Amino acid sequence: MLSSMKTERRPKAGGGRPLRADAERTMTAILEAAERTLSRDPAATMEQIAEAAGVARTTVHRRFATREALVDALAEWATRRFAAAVDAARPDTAPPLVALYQTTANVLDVKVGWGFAMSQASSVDPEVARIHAEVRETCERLFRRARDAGVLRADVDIPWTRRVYYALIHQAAQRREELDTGALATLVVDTLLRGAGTPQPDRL
Amino acid sequence: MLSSMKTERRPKAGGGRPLRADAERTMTAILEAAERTLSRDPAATMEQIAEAAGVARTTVHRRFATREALVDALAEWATRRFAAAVDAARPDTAPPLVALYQTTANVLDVKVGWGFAMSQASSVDPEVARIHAEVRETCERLFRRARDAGVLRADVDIPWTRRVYYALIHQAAQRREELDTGALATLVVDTLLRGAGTPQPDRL
DNA sequence: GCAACTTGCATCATTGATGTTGCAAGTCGT
DNA sequence: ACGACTTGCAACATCAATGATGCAAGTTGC
Repeated sequence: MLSSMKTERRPKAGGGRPLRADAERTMTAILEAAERTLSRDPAATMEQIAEAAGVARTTVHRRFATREALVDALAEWATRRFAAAVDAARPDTAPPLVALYQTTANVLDVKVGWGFAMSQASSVDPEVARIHAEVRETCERLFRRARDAGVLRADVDIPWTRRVYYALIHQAAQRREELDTGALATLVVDTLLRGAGTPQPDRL
Repeated sequence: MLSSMKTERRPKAGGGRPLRADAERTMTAILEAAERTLSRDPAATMEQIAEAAGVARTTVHRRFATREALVDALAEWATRRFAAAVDAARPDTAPPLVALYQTTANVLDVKVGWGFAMSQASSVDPEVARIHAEVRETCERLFRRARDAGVLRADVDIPWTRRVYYALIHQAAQRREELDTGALATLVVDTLLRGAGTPQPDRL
């Protein structure tokens, strides 16, 4: 009927066969440049991205048919690294506090420099959305374990805590110039658990 | 010699004389729509903004000569409301805890203009930058008072705490559908002061 | 070394966003 | 009620970003 009136463009990146070594390097350079450029200005042009990658604009178009395809590929690429970083911390098996610290450190290592790609989490791409939901679930599972182990208070709102946790990691990532990953992770976990106030339970 | 080769456009908004009532309403509608629209998609078109404001695109162009002028005006407008909200909470004279709570509530109320307009804080406009710096100073002054009064721990990193505070407010604002301003302010202050952990000082 | 592949460059077409203007209809202030 | 102002609409001009392509020169893999 009215379905698919838009002129379909070829996928190009997606079901691609293995690339030659130089093409692979170019691809990575473009994705990294896209992250750098788009995190500074989400409306940056393909021209600017190409320039940042040190390639011609036409080359970018040869690898990614459309701007959207590039952004999608970037989101997927970064999201996979993100998920891998979380998994590597054994968030479901290590003791809650250890898992929390390790996860934080790992994510900070990856997130350092993937601010834009992560903000595209709500991408239409179902695969990206799925992975993000998976990580979110893992995170909340970890928090529930922490609560049951007495690390978190029994009355905490898990989704809210997760959002605060994400926000703290984001803030910490902004300070990567000043402190190393370990110190940043400590800062995040410490702030999340203790807050900034003195231990006087009857304040409000 | 080569100075000012660009074709100068008339300022329009800036040194304007008082507007008629309907024009004033339109102006406000446009700025609010711009905030709403641009916070969702920073690359949104003038068309989309006009549509969100319920006016014709040409009307937007009559009020703001260029897209840049609109964004600048938006940044300044939102920043002034932001600063006014903070001032209204008497952050320098009220008792620290009261000031903290009141400031949070006021800012949350005004937070119509944060997502986008506040991210434009690093605007080239020196006036906007000045006001932001002023608010930042007020905020850190309040935190120092809180620390001296024993509300915050003596060893807290004030700039870090301020950033965490901003981030918490941002997160809370995302939930304004579920809770009212008072509850949100309580949540923010509570999280900032106590964190999410159990009161066991010897954890790490 | 040779074939296949990739890249840069120049060039072109297309599209959508931006910004302007004239005019008719509507609104505001007094 | 009247003049001044504002708005929507239609039409137009401009321009920058996107995307495609042919060709020559340079790489890669075997």
